[in-house]
Amino acid sequence: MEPFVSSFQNKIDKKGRVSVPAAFRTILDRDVQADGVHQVFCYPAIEAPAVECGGVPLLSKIYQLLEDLPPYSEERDVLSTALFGGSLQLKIDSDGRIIIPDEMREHANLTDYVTFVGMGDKFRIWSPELFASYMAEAREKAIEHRKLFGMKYDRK
Amino acid sequence: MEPFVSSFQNKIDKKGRVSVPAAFRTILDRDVQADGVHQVFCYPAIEAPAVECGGVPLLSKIYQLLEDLPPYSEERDVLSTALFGGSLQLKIDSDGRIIIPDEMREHANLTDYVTFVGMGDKFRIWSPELFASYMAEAREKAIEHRKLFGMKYDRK
DNA sequence: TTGACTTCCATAAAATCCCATGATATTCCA
DNA sequence: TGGAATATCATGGGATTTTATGGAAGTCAA
Repeated sequence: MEPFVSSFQNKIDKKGRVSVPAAFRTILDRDVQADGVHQVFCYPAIEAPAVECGGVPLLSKIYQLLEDLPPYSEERDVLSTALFGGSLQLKIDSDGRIIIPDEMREHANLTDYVTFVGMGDKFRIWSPELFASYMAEAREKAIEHRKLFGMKYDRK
Repeated sequence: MEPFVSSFQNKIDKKGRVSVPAAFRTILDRDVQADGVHQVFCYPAIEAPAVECGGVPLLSKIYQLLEDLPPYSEERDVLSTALFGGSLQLKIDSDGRIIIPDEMREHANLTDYVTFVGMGDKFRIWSPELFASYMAEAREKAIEHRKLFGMKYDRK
């Protein structure tokens, strides 16, 4: 499965439209509906002020994850509420753009520009400022990790 | 697995294109996508002002590392942001050239010429000047190490 | 009609394709 | 073995396509 990689900064126009980066679109396009409707699955990220997005594979992955949790457990309830409760299917228009609803824009503090960030099986939409600081921290943590068990991918 | 070896100096033309050395290309080509798209996976080298590159195996190694972490853990999100968000998948055009985006060019100080340096399972793209000084330093360190090794045997 | 939301078209910049060239390396055969 | 014929490679530049983005016209509901 081809991953979402790299990050891109795009603009929200006055009608509220943003282009989904072409690279991400081609990944999402692989599971286009029979009716030819292009869509993204989105929900507010749990521990970050960003919108989390993915295609059908992500959706089934989440299903799977929830299935594996004991039914009626608190964890399952909380997760399924958080992930599915606030989730939306956004339509990608013929020019590759989406409109991010207000609730999500507020959650992620999105105003005029947004940054799309690839995370492998999903991607996030950030306000560029918030992303910059998150990324700075993420880099540091990644370096620490590398020291701990970076050998896994450093070796050979 | 055939390793990336030796180094090559190529030019960045005014459109920003650089030829990936043919020797490296043939290694990368072994895992071409089904759709025939040739790509390189790149990210800023952590401990050096250079761009680090590899093929699909390098990418899957990272993917694997992340798969092993619990989904929806903060740890995993942070790492995948740093690793995937900070990486690039550069397309290799029909003439074997890539375009290195500005962020990377800045990180590695790339201007008109670049040096491709094989490192086994991956390779790096350096500014020729920075690479020369890095190389000189590496040599010195190697000599020192050698002296240390030597003492082991000399003493006795 | 107004306002929200589409679908459709326009455009500029950037990416990509395609072909040409000179330089090197490789092959082939008398 | 020499040396011409052939391939490969890095590089340049024009032509074409994609992409992001702007705006106009069309649709629908209140």
